Amino acid sequence: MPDPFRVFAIVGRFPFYITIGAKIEDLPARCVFLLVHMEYSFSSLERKWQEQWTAGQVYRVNSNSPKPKYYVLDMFPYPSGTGLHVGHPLGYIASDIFARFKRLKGFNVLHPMGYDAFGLPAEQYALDHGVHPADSTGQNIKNFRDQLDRIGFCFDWSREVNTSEPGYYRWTQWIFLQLFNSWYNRNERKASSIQSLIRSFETGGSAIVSGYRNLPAFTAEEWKAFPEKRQQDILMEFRLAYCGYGEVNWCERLGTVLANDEVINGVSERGGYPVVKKKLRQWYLRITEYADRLLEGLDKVEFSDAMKEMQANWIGKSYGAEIDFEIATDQGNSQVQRPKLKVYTTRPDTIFGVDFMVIAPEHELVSSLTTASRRQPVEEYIAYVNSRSERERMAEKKITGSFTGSYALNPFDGRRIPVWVSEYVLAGYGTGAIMAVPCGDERDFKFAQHFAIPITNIIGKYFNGQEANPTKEALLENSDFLNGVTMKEAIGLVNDRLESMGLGNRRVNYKMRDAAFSRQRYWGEPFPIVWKNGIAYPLDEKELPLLLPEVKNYKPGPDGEGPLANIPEWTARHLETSTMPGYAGSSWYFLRYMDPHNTLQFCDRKASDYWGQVDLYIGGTEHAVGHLLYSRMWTKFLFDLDLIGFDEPFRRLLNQGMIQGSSRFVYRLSMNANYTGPDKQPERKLPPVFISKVFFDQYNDKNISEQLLIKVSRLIGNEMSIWFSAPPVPLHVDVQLVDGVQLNIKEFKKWKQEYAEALFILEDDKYICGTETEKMSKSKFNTVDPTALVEKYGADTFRMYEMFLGPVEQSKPWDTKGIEGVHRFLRKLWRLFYDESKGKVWTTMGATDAELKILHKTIKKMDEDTERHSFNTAVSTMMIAVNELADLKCHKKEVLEKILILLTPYAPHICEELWNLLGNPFSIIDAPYPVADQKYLAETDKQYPVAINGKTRTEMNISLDATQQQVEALVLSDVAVQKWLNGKSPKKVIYVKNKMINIVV
RNA sequence: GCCCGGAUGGCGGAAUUGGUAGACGCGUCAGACUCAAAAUCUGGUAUUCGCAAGGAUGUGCAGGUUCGAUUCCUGUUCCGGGCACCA
Repeated sequence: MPDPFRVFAIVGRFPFYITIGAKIEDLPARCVFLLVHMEYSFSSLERKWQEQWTAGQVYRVNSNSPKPKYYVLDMFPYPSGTGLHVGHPLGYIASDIFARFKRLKGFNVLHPMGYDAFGLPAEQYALDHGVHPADSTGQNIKNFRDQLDRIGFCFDWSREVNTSEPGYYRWTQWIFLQLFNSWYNRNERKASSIQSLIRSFETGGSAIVSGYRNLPAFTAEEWKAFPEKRQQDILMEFRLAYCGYGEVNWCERLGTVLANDEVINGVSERGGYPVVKKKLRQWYLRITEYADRLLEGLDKVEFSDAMKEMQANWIGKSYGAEIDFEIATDQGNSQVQRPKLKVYTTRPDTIFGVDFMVIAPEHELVSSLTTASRRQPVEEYIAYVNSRSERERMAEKKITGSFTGSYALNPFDGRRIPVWVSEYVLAGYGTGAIMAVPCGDERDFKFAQHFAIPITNIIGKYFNGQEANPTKEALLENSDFLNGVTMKEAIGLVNDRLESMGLGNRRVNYKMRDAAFSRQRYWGEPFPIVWKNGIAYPLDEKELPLLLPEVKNYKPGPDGEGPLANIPEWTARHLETSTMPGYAGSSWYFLRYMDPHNTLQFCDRKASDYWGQVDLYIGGTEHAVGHLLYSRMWTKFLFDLDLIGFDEPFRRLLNQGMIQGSSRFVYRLSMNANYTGPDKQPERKLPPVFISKVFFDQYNDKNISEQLLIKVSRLIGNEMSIWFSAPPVPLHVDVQLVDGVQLNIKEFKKWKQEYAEALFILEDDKYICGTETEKMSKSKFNTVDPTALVEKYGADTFRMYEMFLGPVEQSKPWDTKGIEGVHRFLRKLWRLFYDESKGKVWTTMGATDAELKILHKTIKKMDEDTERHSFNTAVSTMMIAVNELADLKCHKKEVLEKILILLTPYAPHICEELWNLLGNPFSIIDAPYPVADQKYLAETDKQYPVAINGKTRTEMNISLDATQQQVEALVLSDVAVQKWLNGKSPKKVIYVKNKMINIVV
């Protein structure tokens, strides 16, 4: 040993020495201190590297690089007051791994993070506590950031965005103005400036938009002669952000509009006050104009099939017909002129099977179609429907409805068809009225059955009288001119005839409605709109940002207006008093990251051209239809205006699953007691008594409950007479107080003051808790704090464990139990480099073929698994590699160094540390990703499973280049095979190269 | 109600294109080291019959296609997510 001590590294103020081959006893006292540092001390090394990465701006990127770009984005979080739980970082860890992976592979990676900071919870908190939402949001953001930082993400924080900051929402308002000042030109299939529409009106009248909406036609001269209000009203019918009227959940007592979420069983979640439907002036985005392009765009992106299907279903494009039904005028009140009833149907072929009509309760003809004798029941029914939320209406299994008293006439044969009103028909879809064909539609069938409406069978044997059959294959019967025609063909025939007779026309319909874009709330972007004489005027771009003003209270304004209506200075300027919804800021934030500090534009074209689409977007499926559709629409709109160069924002989407909480329950007895002694007292309060799970499960067994009563009496004392007043109550208990299912009684007593004197009835001397898997939530005490885990095991362990839990896409319950295994793995990895007693063990010796084989096998698998987002199997691949290298006692730098690069996306801190200790002068994130060498992967033979009739019976080692004949000969001569053949000759030998061999007898 | 997912040992999960079901980890059992503990290491661990060799069963349930099905098809049960003002 030339030099017993060698300076190895200097970290902080202390030189680190490494001893080679020395025994502990022989070392000077100082080395005891040194040896401690041969351990994997994750907390200090993680802190050290996080500081160095920040100080060195290692993750800062810019837009001029010769490398190819890659954009990895997380759905940014709403900074809620409850902080992070282990479910939040799942997607961030996945994206972080992928961002680091791509960087190692030579890409210039944009990986930013920010906050979706406007939203209802902050406003509710303000309402309850009087804290300004900006303050509480700021505090929440700080907490989020602190927690995120400990996990060691490679976000470029210099690009952070916050949707509630004026510097950001100025551009949200700016884009709104562009939407307001645009219309959708269907001929060109793109958005154009509203000025171009005005010019068309001025030169050619309404010709350019004929058939767009039910607008009366006008000439150029008429247009010019219209008063301004009339002109503006017409333009409003075309603007992509427009004002209209829509129904909202209105709570009179709270004086506010409520989200569907806030309405439970027809009353407000807060306070339980009645909620009714109310028409209010609302802003909308005309997303329906983009329906077709949103549908077509799905072919150009890599979303999961399920996701595409959900979006397509939401858009809900269908081909059908609108049919006008005349109303019979012999009801006694025939003086009322009844317009025709227009229905939308996708099945015009079933026109002769129409047994009744149903109109939505909100349909404009409800009142005029209701005859005098039916007025009262119909009005009662409408009142009932109004008391129910849309959610309830949709989830309702009960069949409800009311006959209006009117009859419609079948356009072909004049048959009288009763017209009903029912909540299962929604006003917003189609025409709000349907023709019901009970033999072909399940809901119509149930309705007919419930109200005993006779059913016409037009599909013969296809209808069994028990349930509807939506087939299109049947030959029509009872169908006049369609008899004997298949339903498929009949659709076209009926449409032709309807159109030629002027009774209806073909029609493409969308389930999707325009997006409501205003909220009667405070904590959102103000609209840059001024109202004068009922006309909405946009603010000039120079006046942006229109700052959200301070308010004294966050209570709603008068007449259902938002809190801004309470500010005299605001209303004096006639500014719009509602604000934009949560999704406004999140519809374009991915663009702002590209150029976050630009004060002249929302995003410089050069920056958006360089970064382009988000290459990988990670987030939960809960945003499947909302956020993803809105941001796709905004992107298409900005593309139409030539402000960006791509019309789909997200090239590839990865949906992370939800991490559920594993709740624990204790069971509290409900009981009362009396003194039985001389000084009899009435009912007395008792200490809480909890029973272990087994007693709760068997509580209904009389013997058990009697036994329980005896046990409780013993616990409490004999001078009491005790009885159970109700069954025991399961209560959520903090999962931190439970080890597996066993309650830590000591800690439990400390948890809440009321439990300090608690008594327990145990099984096997233990208190066993009940379990349930449910959403992770503070109120269920089943949240797990990532920070505590990071402190205990380190960020690298935490990151890897979250990935190891299962496929990212899959929902799964959290269980901290297995985290030790991942931590052991990292320590085992460390020991390949440094041994606690021997110190440095890594060497620069050349690697053997066996070692290189492990390395290259691992390189191949890690590359593939990471690329296909199979992070859980990647972690196990690393475990296998380290296990195998440890078995071979491989401590060779040549091999280990590459292993570190493979692992660094997953466990960046330990890899950076070991990489550094190996003597590399630069960060491991700038190392080249290793390439698998085929030389070490090629196999010459394989251990084949040999099956007889599909059941594996033996294994044989056969060369990979063996031919079918060779394999047959080899296999059939095998002893084990012959035993199973039992003298019979095989029919066929199936040999699938590199897979298996199957002998069919 | 409608739309989209999911279901595999005691537990989380693996099986990438229809080809050896249970990789990897947890837990657990046995052993080594230790005065002891921790840490570490070695081995076993789907169920069932059997001393063993070996056999049978087995991927929510019921069928089907196939030489072969966790994987494809039909039906069904249960669980999770979404359903337009939560984000």
